[in-house]
Amino acid sequence: MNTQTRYSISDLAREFDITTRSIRFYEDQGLLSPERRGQTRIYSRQDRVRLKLILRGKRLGFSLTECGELFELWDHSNSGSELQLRLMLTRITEKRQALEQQLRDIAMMQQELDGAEARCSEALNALVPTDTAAKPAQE
Amino acid sequence: MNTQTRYSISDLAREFDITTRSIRFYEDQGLLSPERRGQTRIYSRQDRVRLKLILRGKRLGFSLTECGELFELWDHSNSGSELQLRLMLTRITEKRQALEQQLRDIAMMQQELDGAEARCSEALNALVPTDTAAKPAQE
DNA sequence: AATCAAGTTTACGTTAACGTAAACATTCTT
DNA sequence: AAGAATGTTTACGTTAACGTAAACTTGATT
Repeated sequence: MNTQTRYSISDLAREFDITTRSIRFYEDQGLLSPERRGQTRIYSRQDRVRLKLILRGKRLGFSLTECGELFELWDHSNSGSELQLRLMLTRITEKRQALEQQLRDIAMMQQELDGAEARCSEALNALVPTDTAAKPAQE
Repeated sequence: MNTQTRYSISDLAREFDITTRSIRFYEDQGLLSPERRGQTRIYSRQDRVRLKLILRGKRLGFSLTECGELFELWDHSNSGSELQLRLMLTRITEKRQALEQQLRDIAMMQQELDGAEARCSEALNALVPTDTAAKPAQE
């Protein structure tokens, strides 16, 4: 079925369109720790989730180290001393602020793309009067 | 006043909290081309805007090459042949899709941070019954 | 038995984005 | 005039995130 429980390294590589080299590298950096059957790696559903989170982090421009920090937040968010917990809340807030900055950045970049697209379409309409240009709908 | 029109390299370095090395490197990569007074670089307001755009791109995880591609979109969005213009519209759409993917990624990561924060706060409340924990407002 | 596919370790190579240092020019200040 | 501050070019060094290749193991297949 669709709910598999164990994956080989090339299973994951295929699914996420990355190389096995990358997956082993992530393990080397401490972001994954699959079981071993003999010398062969066996990945659980949890490992798969971790990998998905890594790739999501990368799409947001996070370094592997930062991804690891997020995992720490996730993993130890229900244990540790009071001081540790308070420290984690602080870091969660920091990460959230970074994400909010990214939201602002995306909004501004979208506006710039809007502008560029408008100028592009206009230039096209000037070149090709037969309205072949890419305008959404009605005039 | 606040509306300066020329900047030295260290002006910009200070303002954006980067090194002069970085600024020269961006120029080396073709992302900036300030005037020269003798051998000294002089940056205009436009140059300053470009620099701001570079840093925004970097915060979104874009490479300098990708930033340069965005500048091309911006700069040539009102010129070029029909084919060129159509190609640019395509690439604008691609960039927009990447941004939308990032929006989705941010939303999911925010949810995970919410969860981690909730668990953290809960663990804290269990440790410190005197409600010193970080809960927003009323019980 | 031999070959083949998939996995493994080890290690050197590569690219992007700067850091760092040396050696020099220019301008301002003392 | 002699520093000191700010700028410049040139060039080698560094880190992250893999790519690539070699040499080997293991299980399945012919």
